[in-house]
Parts: sequence; C-alpha cells; structure tokens
Amino acid sequence: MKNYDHKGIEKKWQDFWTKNKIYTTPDSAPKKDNFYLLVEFPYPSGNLHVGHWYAFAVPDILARYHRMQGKNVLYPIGFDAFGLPAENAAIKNKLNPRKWTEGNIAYMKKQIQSMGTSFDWSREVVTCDPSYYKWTQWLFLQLYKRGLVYQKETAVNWCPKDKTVLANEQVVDGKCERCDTEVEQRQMLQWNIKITDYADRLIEDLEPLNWPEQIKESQRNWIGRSEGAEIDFPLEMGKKYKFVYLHGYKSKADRPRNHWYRAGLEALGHEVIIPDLPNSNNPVEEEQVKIAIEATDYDENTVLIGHSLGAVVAMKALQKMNKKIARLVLIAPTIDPAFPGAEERPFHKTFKWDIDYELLKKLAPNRLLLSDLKEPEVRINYIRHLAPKLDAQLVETHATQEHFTGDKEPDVLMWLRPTIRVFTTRSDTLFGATYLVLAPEHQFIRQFYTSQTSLNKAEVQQYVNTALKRSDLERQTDQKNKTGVRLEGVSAMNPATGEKVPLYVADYVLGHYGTGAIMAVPAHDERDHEFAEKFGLPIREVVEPLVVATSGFDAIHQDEPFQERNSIIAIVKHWSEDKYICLAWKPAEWKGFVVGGIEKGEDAIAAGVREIVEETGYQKPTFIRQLGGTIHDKFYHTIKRVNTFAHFTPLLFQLEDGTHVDIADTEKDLHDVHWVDADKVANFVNSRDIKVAWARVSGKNIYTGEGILSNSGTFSGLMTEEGRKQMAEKFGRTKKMYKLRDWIVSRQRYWGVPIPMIHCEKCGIVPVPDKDLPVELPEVKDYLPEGSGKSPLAKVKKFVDTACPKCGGKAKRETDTLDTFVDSSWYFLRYTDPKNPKAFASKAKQAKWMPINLYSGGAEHTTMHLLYSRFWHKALYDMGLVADAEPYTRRMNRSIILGPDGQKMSKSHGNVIDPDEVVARLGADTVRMYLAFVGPYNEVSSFPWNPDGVVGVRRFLERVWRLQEKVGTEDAGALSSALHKAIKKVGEDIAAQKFNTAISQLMILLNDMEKRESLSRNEWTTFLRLLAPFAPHMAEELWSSAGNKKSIHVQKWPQYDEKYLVDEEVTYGIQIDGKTRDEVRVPTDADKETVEKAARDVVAARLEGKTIKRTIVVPKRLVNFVLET
RNA sequence: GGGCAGGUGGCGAAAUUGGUAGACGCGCAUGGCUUAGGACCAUGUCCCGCAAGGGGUUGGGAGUUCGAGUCUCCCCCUGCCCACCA
Repeated sequence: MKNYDHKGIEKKWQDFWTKNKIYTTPDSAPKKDNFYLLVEFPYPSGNLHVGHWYAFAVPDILARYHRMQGKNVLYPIGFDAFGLPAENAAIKNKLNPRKWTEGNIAYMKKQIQSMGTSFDWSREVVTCDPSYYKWTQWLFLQLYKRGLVYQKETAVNWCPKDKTVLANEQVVDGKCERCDTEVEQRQMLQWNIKITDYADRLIEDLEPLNWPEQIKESQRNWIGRSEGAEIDFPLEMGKKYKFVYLHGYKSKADRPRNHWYRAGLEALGHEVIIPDLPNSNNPVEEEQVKIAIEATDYDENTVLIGHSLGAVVAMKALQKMNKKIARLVLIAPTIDPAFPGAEERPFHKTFKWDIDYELLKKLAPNRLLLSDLKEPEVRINYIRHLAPKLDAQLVETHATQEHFTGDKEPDVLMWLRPTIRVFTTRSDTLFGATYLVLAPEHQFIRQFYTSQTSLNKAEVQQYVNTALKRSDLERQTDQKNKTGVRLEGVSAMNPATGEKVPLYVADYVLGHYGTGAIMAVPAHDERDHEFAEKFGLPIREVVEPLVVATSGFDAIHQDEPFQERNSIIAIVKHWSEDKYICLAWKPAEWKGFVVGGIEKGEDAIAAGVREIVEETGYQKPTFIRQLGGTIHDKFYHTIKRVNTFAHFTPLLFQLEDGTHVDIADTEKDLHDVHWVDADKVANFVNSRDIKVAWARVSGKNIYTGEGILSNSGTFSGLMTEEGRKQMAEKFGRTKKMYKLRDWIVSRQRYWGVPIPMIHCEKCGIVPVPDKDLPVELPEVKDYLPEGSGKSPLAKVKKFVDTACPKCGGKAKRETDTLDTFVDSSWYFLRYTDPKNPKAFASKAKQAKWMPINLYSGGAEHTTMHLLYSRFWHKALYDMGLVADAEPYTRRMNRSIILGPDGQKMSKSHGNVIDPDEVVARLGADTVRMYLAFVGPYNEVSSFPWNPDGVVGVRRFLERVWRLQEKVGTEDAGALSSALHKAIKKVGEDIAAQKFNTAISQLMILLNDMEKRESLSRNEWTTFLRLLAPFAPHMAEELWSSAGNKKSIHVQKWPQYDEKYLVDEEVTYGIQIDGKTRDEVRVPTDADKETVEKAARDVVAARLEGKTIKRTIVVPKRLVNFVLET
C-alpha cells in the first residue's frame, strides 16, 4: 500500500471529473427531481480566503449527498464582478478594471476548482459580461416602465478636495478615506427604485416562508413598519393671509358664525373678505363665480374658503382665474350630482361640476377638506371620494351643528390656519404635547420661515446650516447632548387642548423619517424629556402607569373578576442616612415598600402615616411630597385570594427620628422590615408598581409604557391603547410609516452597469430602446472622477453625445452606473438559462429550477441583498416575468470562521489562515472536512480555526487510508449493525445540515471498523460512499482501487435496514430518587416488569430497609425508584 | 437605547427535544514502538480515594416535576446587527 499522497490524488481526480463532465447539470434528468442549491457568488477580489472555502465547500457536501439520493442537483457559481475595489485598483495602479477583474476571476476559478467542489462551471455567470448586463439593463427598464424608477434630489457624501462622491464605506469617521478631508452632504439628482411600494408585501410574504425566524425578524426590523397617526397642528405666525370666505346655498355673508370666523382670524392679524353671493336662493354659477373673483385681488397670500355650495363656487372661480393662491379650504362641499346617491337639488341646472382637479392641485399647493360626521352618509362618502382626487388633507370631525352651521364652529376656525403635520405612534399622549420640533430639513423652515421676517431668522438659519453639515455619525455620537433653536414669532396650536405651543428646530428629529416633524411629549418620551429639561419647557403627565402581572407568583387569574381598591405606596427615608424602608412579604415573594388601602374618610397622607406606623413601628413619619400621579396595578392578591385592581398614590416620607414601637405579631408574621441603601433599592424590590414609584424618587425615569389616560379631557380614564385609536380618529388619521427608504441605485462610478437612459433636450428622459441594449461600458483613459460629481463616463464624449431615440435630436446619455446590488438581485435566474441571447431566462428553463430550494449565504446579507432581491423578484412577478412571488424557499445563514486567536481574520491582526498553504500541506479533503466538523454550520456563531484540529481530521483520513489493508475480496455477509446505524445517521444529519455530527458518526464507525479483523468488500465500498460527500478525492481513489470503473459520485447513497439498527441488549440507567446510581443491561425486548426486577436486583443493597413509593420505567432509558421519605 | 442570538470540561462541541450530561475531535498524562518526531498504537483525562465506593456538575438564584442543560420567573454576562425611526 502506498502512503496517502493527497497532491497526486486530488489533481488526478479533479482532471478526471472535468474531463468526464460529471457535474454538468441537465435541465432535467429521467426519474430525477430537480434540486436548486444556491450559494452567494463571490466578488473577484483576487484571492480566496478561508471564508470562501467555508461558503462553497461545505454546501458542496449537501449537493453531493442530494445527487447520491437521486436528485438532479443544480449547484452553480459565478462572479459578482462589478464594484468599487476594481475601480480603486485601477486608479491606484493605472490598470484597466476589466483586465484586473478578469485576471482575478481566472485565478480564483483555479482556486475554487482546487476545493473539489461539484460546481457546474458550464453555467458560470459573470455580471460584468455584456451578455449578462444587457439583461440587467433590460430588467431595470422594465421596472422603469412599470413606474418603479424615478429621479430625485438626494443627499450624497461629497469630498470637497477630491471633488468626488464617496460611498458610505469610503467615509471613515466623517472623513474622506483617501485624503482625510471632512465629508459634506451634497444634494444630487439620483435614480431611485420604489422599494417602499412593496414594504407591506415584503413583510407579509415572509410569513409562510420556511426561513429561520431570526432572519425574518431582521427583515421586518429593517423595513421597520410602525403604525401610528398623522396629526396636524395649526400655526399661528407673523405671516398675514387674506382669507376669502364663500358662503353656501340660501345663506349670506351676514351670519353670526361668519362674524365669528372673521373675529378669530383678524385677531391674528389676517385680512378677511366675505362677499355676499348673488341670488343665494336661486344661485347661478356664472353670477356667483363672477362676484367671487371680483371680491379682491387673489395672490399667493390668499386662502380661499368655500362652505357647501360655496365650495363649488370656490373651485370654479379658482379654475377660471388660473392664479396661484396659498391654500384652498372646502367645508362640507356640495355633492356632485353625478355621485351615486346624490339627491336632486334646485341648483343642479345652473351649476356644472366640470372641475379640473389637476389644475386646482397646481394652483393651490395646500388643500383641505372638512367633513362633518353628523351629516348623512352620502355626503361623508362623497367627501372621502373627493379627497384623493384633490389630493387634499381630509379632516373628519363633529361639527357643533350639522353641516357646520352653528354660530361657532371651532373646528373650522382651527383648520383655516396653516399647519404642521406630525407623525406619532403615541397619539394617546396628544394632551401632553407641549411643543413641536421640526427637523432641520423640514420644508416649512425652507419655504415659509426663512422667507418671512421673524425674530431670530439668522440664528435659525445658522443652526440649520451647521446641522445639515453634521454627518449622521456625528449626530449619533452626540445623542445625549440635544441642541435646537426656537422659532420665534410663530407658534402652533395643540388641536386637543387648543393651547399655543412653541416650535423648535432640532437635529434630534430626522428629516427623512415620518413627516420630519414631531409633537414632543416630554412626560412620556425620553428624548423629548431631555430636550424639555434643557430648554425649560413644560412637562405634563397624561398617562398614569398601569402594570399587569401576567406571570409570576401574583399572575392574574384569567376570567375572574377584579376587586378595585385605592391604596398608597409609602416610600420612607431614613432620618439621617440615604436608605429606605423595604418590606419583604413572608407568605409570598413580594418585596416592596409600605403599602396599604385608604380607609373611608381618610386622605392618602393620613393612610400613609397610619400604614407606616402599623407596618414598621416607626412613629414619626413626615410627609415630603407626592411622587406624581396614580400608579395602577392589576395582580392576584395571594393572601386575599382575589384578582386586584389597585390604584396607588405614591408618597414620599422621611422619619423625624428613630422612635420605634414594636409592631403587632400579626404584622410581624406578614413581613420583615429592611433598611436598604438607596443604590440597592432598585435591585431589592421585585414588584412592578413599586419599581415605577421608586423611579420617580430620582425623577430621571420617564414612563413610556401603557396605562390610563389622565389630564386628557373627555379621554381621561381610557386605556392608552383605546385612547390612541380615538384620538388618532378625532384629531388626525391613522398612518403606517416605514424605516425602509427607497433604493438609490445611482453610482457616480465607472465600473458598473451603465444606466440605460437618455436625456433629450426636447423629450426629457427617454429609456434606451431594447434593440440598442446593452449600452456598453466604453473604454476610458483614466478612472478618476470627472470633478463635478459625475462618473468618469461623463468625460467620454463619444459615449455621452447621442441621438434621441424618440425625436432623433441632440441628446446625452446618463453617465451614472447601477448599484451592484442590482446585478445580484437576479443572478440566480440567469443560472437557469445562462447563455440565452433572447431573454434573461426562458420561462421554460426557469420553471425547471425556480424557486430555489436552498440559499446558503453570509449573515451580512440578511437585510440588504436578501431584501433587494426579494423586492426585485416581486416586481418581476407582478409583470409576469417570473412565476413566483418569492425566489428562495429556504434561506440559511452560515457561521463565521475566526483566526486561531478567536479574532476576526484580518491582515492587521496577523491571524489570516491561507487556505492554499493548508491545502498544499494537508490536502483539500482535510480542509473541507475540518470546516464541516468544526461546529454547526447554520448558526449565528463563530469558530476559531484550530491548526491542531485540522491535523486531527487529516489523521482520520489517514486511518481511513490504512483501513484498505483489512479489506477482503469477497462481498461476503451482511453489513454490520454499526454500518447500518451510520448510513441512517450520516444521511439524516447531512440532510439537516448537521455536518459536524455526521462526521463524528463516521469517526465512530471508523473506530468500530478498525477493531475488526477484516472487512468485506461490500462493507468497505459502503463506507466509501458515506465518505464521498466529505472527502470526494480520497473516496474516489479508494473506490477506484477497489475495482470500480464509474465515479463514486454518481453512485447511490446506501440503504440501511431498520432491523439492524436495534441492538440485542440495552443499558438502563438506574436512579434512586432521581439520582443515577448504577446501570443494568437487559435484552432489548424485555418487558417493564423484567426491567424493573433486574434493576431492583442491581441496587438491592441500596434499597434495603427502604420503601419504594413509586417506580418509573422509561423504555430503553432508565428506571427510577422513588422512595418513601 | 432597540432587536436577535448565546452562556455546557483546559479547547471546538454532542445530548433522540423532559429521561444515564460531556458523544466525536483537539489538547494533556502515562506506557509501548522508534535513531528521531509536531508520526503511530494502547490506556487514562470533573473532584476525593490504591481500590471498593462516595460526591459534585451545564452563568447565578428560585420554581414546576419521580426526574431539568432542556420548561417558568428573576438576575448576571458575552457576541452580532441596527441605532435620536417619534
């Protein structure tokens, strides 16, 4: 027997496999099911690292196993070949990025092939190949045609020195990676993809997927849906408007409510014009519109209001004038006669509803509809139908009198003024909103405020300028230090309380989330609280905490009634030291302060004093202060044995001195009294309500949880959850918001897919026609950016100058390239039909393989790549280009291999393992198998590379090699029971991707076989087939030496027989009182009585003189004797 | 601050899902074989004990159970991702 020479063997068989094309996968094979196993394709960085081995060689075990199980397995590979490193290398070393990339691909291909993986190279896909990116462009244009692609001014990282746009990873600590210059934010027109349109579906379609829950959860978090409300706060500001109010049918200017509106608006300094519209009882459109137009000069300071039929007059008048105004407000507009269910009205003959909503939208940038919920349903419905047509803010409310005809209609007046819209998830705390905060980017600041005379315009502008320059990173590291500036001369009205509240601009509010404005509730939000403290703003509590015992010793009993009681919590401070009285209840685990009920005719303080004396014996408590509002608690009273709903008034006392009288025995039996140091109280007490009360002593903890509303007008007493619904309805609208933002796909880079768009002087944006695809990346002289922020492509005149495909006139090509996440959003489709020149992949071939059975990849792609490609697939699905809404049936994230020192492998740590070196020394089979053995493959976990561990696997393989000496030539006899067990276990473990335990079973099998005198040929070749997925080269060599001609990798996985899995005898553990004392071997088929008797005999000495209360026999496991105590 | 995942020998890890904790491998120790060995073979490797035997043990504490690494509650610690998301 020769020694195990891995080098010779691996080379020999790799060549053999390639030559015989054993891994070339047909689209279908007779009597075989297709199985699509996908691994993330690599970026061709130039050198393979251990991570690549882990990513490709371990799933290869699975691919080989499924093949041996009779499946037609597609296990493809390619290269994600566009991207920044190639461009950086090109700039640095004056190379051609294509040549650099292609060189790397050629080198890495050899390395990957050295792993002995079963990739089908005939299906290789390379994203920078024009035959590939032609289809990237084509798919992008399909999305464009579907309305999913748009251009938008977006902030980018800009290095003022290098005059270039920087990717996020090129910004280090807010500075340019290359020249260390401070990075600025700069607005640029960029291509975006509307992934947010799919946010809900991306969340909902996760549900049925067979993915690990954590991956689903992090996708949901990334999308970040939150359900809340939008609420409008009317502004009172220095800016003066001219209000024109048009009354309705059978009405007139001289009505009490009109005078009242006038007074309200004039009080704020506005001008108010209320014309009498002619023939109010028999109105004619032309006459009324004429008078409305002549009422005044309309300009961009005019607010046009129409009530009822006046709303129609207002729309028609505005349409006719075709002048821009500030705002259009329609109060309970008259129903269009064409609307289903509209009643017939006398003026239908003299009015026409030919309204140009698009024009109105242009003329009035701000539109508001007021609807009275007391009115008949048909009008409410009509206004709901009108709102989206006008794209108007719809306010549904309860008027003082139906149809807003009361003498005073406060809701109407409130909404006549300009508003700030906020998004909140806590609309229930609206009564506690004592100020508003706008993000520095907020449009109100740009459009209105800075253009008006205001008291501190310069200060605000300066703040906004510096805030906008601050990078996200700076904002982050400075979270505890809130800054901001008040907007002087303007205030908003809290729509719930009617109070004036101040406005601030502060960068703790984000411009890109929600509406860019918040209502601040300092009593129940920690950030707002911090800001309010700093700026001396009022803090109003509107939520009384309610805690509920859902688990633990005092968990409430379902379906039992609650007994309510008013009680106190008395926190008692020591007379001289910083410690407090805590009580530990003896009958239960409860630990807290002095608590007790308030008796009839007693006030809270008196109850507190009484309870302190009764429960602690201390005689001289002095009341200090009440610690905020009531704290509610629902729990099961373990002594009184009843569900309790307690309302605690928290009180702070201090003892005057240590005067103390022994307490009653009945009290002593109930609890122990402890003096606890202030800093240990929080850990000592274990009751929810007590913890809330204690937090108020320091005053630093803000209650942000659920509870019962207080100080909230008619809403007081409601549960916060219910209040949230009701207030959102009454004062705003419910609204879903997402953290997910649209996908910016523009890159100002050379080495990417050119965006196939043309900018025509006449026609605007024109997509490149399909017949002109691909738009090929031209050669350029150098890869430095062009200087104005455009990509190096902008310097290539031949590329840029083109003719418009529509009109043939002068036009310029788009010079941005696509984000590489676009390339990788569909590569798996191309594998199914990699050479197709007519389509990105034919439907027939897709159908053979999609959706993917298993996608294995790195945890770093859990959110972005996975989300982008899921979105992309859904968009294609909606266009009928793919057959499934989801591309990946299963997804698994693999673990991570660390350096030998337990640190992440990196050059700076000096702990990088070079796989080529290890392979040269120990062989590819050893490395593959070691990586599979080191730990569970699909866990959020990491394993250090252990150089000794690798040697151990090598040792295993050498022992296998030596085993061939024991093999006879006869196929005599049945397989051993150990072999049957291994066939089952190894197979099941591979299928479950538990490669580590599969290998340990092979080791157990080897240990067993080594002990044998000889092995039959049949046993030997069976063993080799089990080994084949792990060590494909060695298995093939030994298989061939055993006289086989065909490759082992096209063989069938061996079969096991159930009857050989069962041993003749089993060992039972013998326990006494649950402690293992001994063991006994009994025939496998022995009945309970036999087992029990055998066990009893073994431990007879121990059982002497004891009485057995109970015996538990767990078949094939153990016998437990429970003794009488 | 939020979300997720974890915590088992000297180390990487197993544990039929509530049933003899530590399979398998590494390391270490002793012995054998050897000119040598980072090779190979055998035995051992939680603690006390020569042994028979006894005791302990899955981050800490409590609970449920005949029986808990596994279930429940409280606390502590570590890693990853996100982070002023209203």
